[in-house]
Amino acid sequence: MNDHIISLLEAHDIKPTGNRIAVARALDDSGVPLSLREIEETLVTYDRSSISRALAIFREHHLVHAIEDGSDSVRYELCRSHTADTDSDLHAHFYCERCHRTICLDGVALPSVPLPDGYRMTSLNYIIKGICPACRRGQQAEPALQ
Amino acid sequence: MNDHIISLLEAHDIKPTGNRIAVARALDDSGVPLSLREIEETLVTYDRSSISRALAIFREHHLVHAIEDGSDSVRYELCRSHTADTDSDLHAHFYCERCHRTICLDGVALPSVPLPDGYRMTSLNYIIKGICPACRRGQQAEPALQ
DNA sequence: GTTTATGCAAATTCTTTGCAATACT
DNA sequence: AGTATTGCAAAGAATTTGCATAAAC
Repeated sequence: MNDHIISLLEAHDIKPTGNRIAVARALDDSGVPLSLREIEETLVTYDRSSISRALAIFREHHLVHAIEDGSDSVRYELCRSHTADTDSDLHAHFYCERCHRTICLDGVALPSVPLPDGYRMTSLNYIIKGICPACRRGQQAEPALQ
Repeated sequence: MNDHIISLLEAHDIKPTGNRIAVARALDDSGVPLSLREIEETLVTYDRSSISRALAIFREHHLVHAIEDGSDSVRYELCRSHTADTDSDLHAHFYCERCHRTICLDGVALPSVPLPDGYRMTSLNYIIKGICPACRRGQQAEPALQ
């Protein structure tokens, strides 16, 4: 049942330990990017520091990328493209300032921007902030953890 | 000599106190977005907490906007458009992962992205990360403060 | 048996806040 | 006088790290 996760880790040269499998699984299961704290809530069996170390490795090996949505914690998301050595996962995120959720806008194509000469891009963060549909209707659910 | 800064503050309904003028000036003088700590270095005369409070007010009144560049501090930049009640300052930033500087890419026009129905946008963060020209040439200067 | 991973507690960093003192109107 | 602003010190929150134990190879 974790086969798929294990291959994913191995494809990124990450030794699939229990902690790492659990963290990768949590990210895979979740439809939305998760913060360290949110992962910690899910994985009561593993320590915050272990999760933090797993995420650091994931980042180095380009298995996840970090989304800085302006909340005071970084959220992580599995990369969609599992080939490149850059986080070439160009899709937008929406951060709701009312319920503090971060939503992937898969439908929103990311316009590739012409970089001036001499710059080399390794990743891209495109965050749109505002109010999400649920909150606009005044029907927002429980605010997400930071 | 601070006239221009004072009018700017007043135009945003912010009482131009010494601290606020100094913070706004620091941002205006700098070509690049500054973090709280960077402002603090410039303004040895004012306390970190006062600077923090000034920035909070500036944000509320849309005099500055915050740039989350993935370094562990937020950077602030004076809004270019001093009219709207949203931070409609759509321009990209480049964050150099080697020297930790954030650079405004004024030349890079930000295409407006079609948001799905029901979303309301108040601001936008578009950060390109990678290596800046100076660092690529191995000539990077002193790394910027976070 | 040596290397690698994990857990716990403590340290670090960035930012905000309570409260008293000061300045402004 | 009364309100708003500032400084200082402390609190708060997110994340990382040192070190000892435990697991893996």
